[in-house]
Amino acid sequence: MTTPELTAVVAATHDIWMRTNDLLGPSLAEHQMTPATFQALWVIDPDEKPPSMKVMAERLYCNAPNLTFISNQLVDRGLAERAVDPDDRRSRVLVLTAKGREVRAELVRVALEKTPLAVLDGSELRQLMTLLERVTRSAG
Amino acid sequence: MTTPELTAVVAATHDIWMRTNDLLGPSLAEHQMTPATFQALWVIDPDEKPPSMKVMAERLYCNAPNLTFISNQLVDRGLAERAVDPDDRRSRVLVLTAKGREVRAELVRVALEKTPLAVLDGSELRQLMTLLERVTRSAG
DNA sequence: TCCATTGTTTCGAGTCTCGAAGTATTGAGC
DNA sequence: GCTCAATACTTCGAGACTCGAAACAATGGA
Repeated sequence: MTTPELTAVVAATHDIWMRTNDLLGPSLAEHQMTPATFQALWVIDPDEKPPSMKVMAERLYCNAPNLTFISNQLVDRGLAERAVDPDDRRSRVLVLTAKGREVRAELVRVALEKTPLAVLDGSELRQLMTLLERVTRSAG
Repeated sequence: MTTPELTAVVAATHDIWMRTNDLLGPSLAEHQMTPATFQALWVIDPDEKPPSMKVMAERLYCNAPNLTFISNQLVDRGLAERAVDPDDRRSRVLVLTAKGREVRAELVRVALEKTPLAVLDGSELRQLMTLLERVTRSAG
């Protein structure tokens, strides 16, 4: 019976996530960003093919109308632009603008600097990553 | 330079948290609960002294007006009751009702059953807990 | 050509979060 | 014991987030 350990781990995950959000809030506000828009920006890797709405929704575990709303936020702030996917004209992809790439890089930097997880050293991080990857993969 | 590892760990934490929320949604809805109200219920340990609004706000990393809102949700649903703290009559504590204890136990059970973290075995959980405790304590 | 399916958006409603201002109680200093 | 700044909470108003239902556009198979 591993319930107490599991409980503690779930609680700790929640705590770290909420604390991170809290610590990041002021920096996000400086860029007129919110947790939701930052998460959207986070999952658009500027080095990869721009994701469609559908892909973004899967990455953020939200539904289509919500994604439209979040995308509008990014577009309105000049951080991303919609483009029709030439392979399937039903599909719209989100492309980061120059400003979008800039803001993303800056906020990712701040997030990594402020996250409570930053107290761990290289070896601990690798250990943690191994465990978490097992979790995220087994239910990808 | 441990940036890539830290990035992966932060992303995985976010992913696990969002996925947990997503998996839990339907079960919460069955009890007219939402992520926010469940988190509030979660941090009220029925075996400990009822927490004040202030303490709850600290645990949930939210501000006082928000806590009032969430508390109202719990009270309206018959899961908790407000009581004046006799030691400091400015302070209000949240006491779980019988129904509140029931719903809490049930939802905690479901959460532990559905969390992606449940794929880990006892040894892995202890390892993970050690790492996460170091994180949560160092910036308590 | 027809039409069921897929990807996205629009609309309306409800939930969540916050800052500013208001109320009640406390405790320190005189 | 009075005064008053500080503390704990609530109210109010506004904005952000999320979702289901319905509409729209493009696709692809019959």
